[in-house]
Amino acid sequence: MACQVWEMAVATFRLNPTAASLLGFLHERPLTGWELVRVALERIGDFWSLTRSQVYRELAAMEQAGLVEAGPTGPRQRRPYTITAAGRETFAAWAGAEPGPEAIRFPLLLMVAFGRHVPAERLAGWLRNHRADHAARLDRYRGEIRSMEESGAADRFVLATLGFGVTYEQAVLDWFERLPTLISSGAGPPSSDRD
Amino acid sequence: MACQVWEMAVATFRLNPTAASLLGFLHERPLTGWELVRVALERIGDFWSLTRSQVYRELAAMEQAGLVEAGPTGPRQRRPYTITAAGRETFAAWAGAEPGPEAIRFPLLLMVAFGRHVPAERLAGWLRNHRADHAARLDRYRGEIRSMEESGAADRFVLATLGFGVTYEQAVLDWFERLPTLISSGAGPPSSDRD
DNA sequence: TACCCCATGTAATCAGTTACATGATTAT
DNA sequence: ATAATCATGTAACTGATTACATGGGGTA
Repeated sequence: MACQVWEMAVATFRLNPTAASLLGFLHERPLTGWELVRVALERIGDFWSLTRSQVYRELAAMEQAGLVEAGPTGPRQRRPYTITAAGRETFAAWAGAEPGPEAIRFPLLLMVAFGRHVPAERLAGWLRNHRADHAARLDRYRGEIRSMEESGAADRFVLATLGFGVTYEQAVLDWFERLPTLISSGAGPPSSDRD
Repeated sequence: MACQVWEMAVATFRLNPTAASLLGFLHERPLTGWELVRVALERIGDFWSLTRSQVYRELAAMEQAGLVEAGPTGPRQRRPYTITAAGRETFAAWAGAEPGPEAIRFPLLLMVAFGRHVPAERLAGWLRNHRADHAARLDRYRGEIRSMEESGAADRFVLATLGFGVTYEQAVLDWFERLPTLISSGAGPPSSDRD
């Protein structure tokens, strides 16, 4: 009978990548919502944003669907969630489907695209700030890779994603370097703007 | 009196980047919702996704707020929207605020991060597909740059965003090349998975 | 022991996607 | 003249962000 119930759930519940990630982490051990947020930000936060609210909502929905089970309520009504057999099944199904294309939303590029409406010095200032941010992230990725390699606890898949981070940040920094040239040397209409 | 009205609107209306882009395009000439979708996909679609529904909703909201005005209804109730003085004001305010950090959502990276739950050949197959997609995009960007440079009509700001596209795609392809090495050579726990 | 700060969760709002409806145009 | 197709817009749903509420543990 239980079997019947969760087989239905497996068929019915449409797992989004955020929820799937939560199930992924719950494979390792039971976690509360708060802990899941922390783990997720640390392990996938660099290329998959999520927030507390999402986590709690997905957990509630998945509990409803029988993919996870809540343990006894502790202080501040924190509840540890455990993945169920149905949850593992659903996660496996998700991990079997080809992932979709990536989405980038880059407000700074939007500004560049509308650059004719932005004074050049202002754009340059933003560029400096963003440059510093990206350089810091590059450093952080490298540090994480190093410390993972030093401790034996390196998961090579996680290392691979950090490797993407390094490559990406290098590319961004490289483009930042070239941007002043790109926008001042090209042909085209004048950049000044009168609103 | 009209002045009073739109000054209030300027103060009140919180412009998101999508709506701001629409105002940006309307600086050039009046456009209908449909045309705006086409222009936006072409000019910023590569780093700022948007859909018809969003466009129509933002247009309606901005009309409400007095940032745009709808012209006479044509066939299929298409209405050309014109930017108002309040709209220009609001856009200028938006263009004066520092853009936020970018957001990337890359489902394939999520899969890599949970790679221990995914059979290696399956991952390799997805990688091939994605590789082809990114190579195609790289080609497209290069083609667009070339044709923009050949025709004199090159806006150097748009060229700069295409330049980012090229850099980004190269970085992704580069990482794809290295990925098999990254995930097979590293230290760490075995990759096999039994659910 | 009273206060403050942080942990934890919930609710309200906003943005983005998918699915639907319908009126012109074009081709046969 | 009819059917097929595409242009255009709307509505319903899902996902994401922001703002709010509250309870505990530590420190003056």
